[in-house]
Amino acid sequence: MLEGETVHQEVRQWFRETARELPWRGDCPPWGVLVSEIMLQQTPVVRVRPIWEEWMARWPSPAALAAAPPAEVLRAWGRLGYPRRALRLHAAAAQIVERHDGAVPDTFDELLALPGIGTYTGAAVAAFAFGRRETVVDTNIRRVHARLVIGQALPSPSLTAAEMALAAELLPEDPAESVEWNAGVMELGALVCTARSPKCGLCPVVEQCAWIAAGQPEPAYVPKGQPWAGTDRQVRGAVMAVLRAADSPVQAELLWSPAVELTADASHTGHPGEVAAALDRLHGLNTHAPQLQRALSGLVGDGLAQLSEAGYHLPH
DNA sequence: GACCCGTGGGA
DNA sequence: TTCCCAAGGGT
Repeated sequence: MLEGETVHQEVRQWFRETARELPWRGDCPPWGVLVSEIMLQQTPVVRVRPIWEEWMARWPSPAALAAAPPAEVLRAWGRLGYPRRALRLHAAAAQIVERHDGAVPDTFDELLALPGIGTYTGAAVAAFAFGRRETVVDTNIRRVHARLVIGQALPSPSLTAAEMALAAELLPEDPAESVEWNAGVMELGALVCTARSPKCGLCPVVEQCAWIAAGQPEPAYVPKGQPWAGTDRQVRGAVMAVLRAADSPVQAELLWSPAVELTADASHTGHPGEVAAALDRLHGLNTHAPQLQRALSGLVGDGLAQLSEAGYHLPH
């Protein structure tokens, strides 16, 4: 077992000296923290940052976002990926207005009840926006714990109760210290204790690391990849790119067939060049009909797109 | 628990 | 170039 006090002190000092200055850290309203946490789900900081800045300027409160049309929210989401996060964030904003008088709730349970907020995000917002003592466990923290305490190269494929128990055990009693510990371990995982080629030479707790002590054993399993080429997700992404670029409904025929593409552009205001380019990319996939149908139905079913007589478009 | 959901930068 | 994977959540 590790020497708790030393590890906590080393991580705290390292964090204060090394941490990135991120706009949603420090003096940031809870709404900004919430938006950042949703955007950061499975998405790197460098890509979130500019979009987050735009959102804060455009929708500085839950009420502001709740009043925006879903289509505008999806367009503003840009290419962050997993666009249903944008829809859920929009729905969360509406719920905050309706049930919490427009103020981001400050407890884990209330946050967890909002759409798009799970155990990680609920704990993270409660901790980082409101200074609460919460067991925050994300992919970075899981990996650091796996190496530092357990001595394994990677955490288990899915989050286990044992990991939550360990994280709770390691959490400092003092709320302020617990917040900094959570942020510090997360930052350590993001900058030093990375998934591939960790920078152990820069690690403040390398002396206490069980994985180093064990001789840096290989992972006990092979992480399963995320297939992409030829999947429905790829097709959905290509369709979404078309709809984001188009300000008006896109004729279904244009999505199905490159043959009628030449007659298309004039019907779309805004960014006809981008619409044409996105259509080219979709057609370049040579998607089979059942797959495109599945993708379109899926997008409509998820509320990301609507189908009218004029064609497919982002939801009003 | 297994599976699905986007995107792009870096190794 | 191909592969990995990133502050997860919902079903």
